[in-house]
Amino acid sequence: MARYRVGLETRERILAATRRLLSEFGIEGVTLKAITDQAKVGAGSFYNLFDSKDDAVFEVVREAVEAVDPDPAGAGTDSLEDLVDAFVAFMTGSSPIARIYLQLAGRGLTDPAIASRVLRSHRRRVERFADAWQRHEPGLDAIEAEHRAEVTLAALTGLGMTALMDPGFDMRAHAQRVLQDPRLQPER
Amino acid sequence: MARYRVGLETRERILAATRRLLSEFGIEGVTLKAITDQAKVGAGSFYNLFDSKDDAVFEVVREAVEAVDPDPAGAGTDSLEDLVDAFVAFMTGSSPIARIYLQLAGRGLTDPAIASRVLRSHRRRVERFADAWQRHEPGLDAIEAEHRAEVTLAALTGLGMTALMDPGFDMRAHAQRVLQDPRLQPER
DNA sequence: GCAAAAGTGGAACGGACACTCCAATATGTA
DNA sequence: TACATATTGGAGTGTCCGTTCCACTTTTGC
Repeated sequence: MARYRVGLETRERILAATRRLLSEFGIEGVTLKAITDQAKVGAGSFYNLFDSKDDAVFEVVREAVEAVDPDPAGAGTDSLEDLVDAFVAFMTGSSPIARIYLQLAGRGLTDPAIASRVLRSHRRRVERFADAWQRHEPGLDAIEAEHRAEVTLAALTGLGMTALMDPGFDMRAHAQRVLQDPRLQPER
Repeated sequence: MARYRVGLETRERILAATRRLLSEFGIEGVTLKAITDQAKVGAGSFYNLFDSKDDAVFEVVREAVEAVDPDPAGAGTDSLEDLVDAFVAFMTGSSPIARIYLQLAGRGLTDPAIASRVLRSHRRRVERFADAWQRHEPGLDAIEAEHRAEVTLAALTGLGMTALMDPGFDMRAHAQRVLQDPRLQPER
C-alpha cells in the first residue's frame, strides 16, 4: 500500500502511536482520533495506509509477539525452558501489549475472524512447544508431544491471565512448575 | 431494589432476556435496546431495577457459573475429578455463557473494576481446587496444594479458551491429562 | 520538469449506544 | 379509601467513533 518513502514513514509513525496507546491505555484507549492525534496525521492518511483501525492493532500485536521469540529464524534450537521463559517474559515483561494479545483472544471467542487469526498463531506455538518437548525427551512420539505442548501452553496462558490481573502474582514461579510438575514429566 | 411483586417479575424477565441474548449473540450482541425489546420493557424499568447494563450481565454470568457447581453448599465433598468435570462441562456444555465468562476476564485485563470481580471468583475457585487436592492426596501441605490448584486451574482456563475457539478441540481429553499422575499409574 | 500516482488533513457523515427524565399508572399498606 | 412509593414506557440527550470523501500537495520515475 505504501509506495513512497513518506508513506512508509507515516506508516511507522502510526504503528508507533498505536503501540504507545495500547501500552498506556489498553485496547479501549485506542481510538482512531487518539492514533491520528498521537501520530500527527489526518484520518485520510491513516486510511490510505491501513484498511481499518483493527488492521493497525493486529500489526502492533504481531510485532510484539515476534519480538520475544527466542528463535525467530526457526532453527529449532530453542529449549522448553527458553520457550517458557519467552512466554513469561512476554506476559510479565515491560510491554503491556501482552494484555492486548489476550484480549484479542477473548474477542476471538465470539468473532470468527479474530478466532482464526488467534488459532493460527496458537497452532504455530503448539508446534514449537511440541518440537521442544521432543528435543527435551528424544523418542517421545509426536502425538504425545503435541498433547503435552497443548497443556503446557494452556497452563501458561491461564497463568498469564491471572498474572495480568493480579500484580502480586508470581507468574515465573508458577510457570516453572509447569515444567517441573510430575504430571507433565516423563516417568521416573 | 425491587420491592413489589411486579418488580421482581420484571427483573426475572430482564435476566432471562439477557441470558438468551448472551447465549445467542455473545457479549457484543447485548445492547440495552436488545435487552429491553426482548424483555418487553422500557429503559426506565430497566434502570429502576439494575444499576447498569453490566450489572445485569454479571448477574447472568454469576448464575451460570453457580449452576454447574458440583458442591454448591460448600460441604467439601467434591473431588478433583468432580471439579475438573464441572469446569469442562461449563466450557463445553450447552450454555454458551462460558464464552462470556472468559471475555469478561479479558476485559478485566484492563478494567480494574472487572478484574477485582474476576479475581475474587478466581480465588474462590483456587481454594476449592486446593482443598480437593488435599483430600485427593492427604498430607499435602497447604502451600503446595494451592500452587497445584493454581496451575491446574490455569491449564483448564487455557484449554477452555482453545476449546471455545476451535470446535474440533477435545477439551475433555486434554483436561484429563491435567490430573493424570504418571507416578500413580502403571502405564500410560 | 512533467505528469501520474501516492500521500495528506480534516470536515462531515451516519450510526450506535448507554443512560436520564418524567408524566402516567400500578401496587401495597395503614 | 387514601396515600406514599414503586413501577412503567419510551422519547430524548449526550457522546463517542469508525469511516468516507475530496480538494490540495508531495513524491517519484522517466
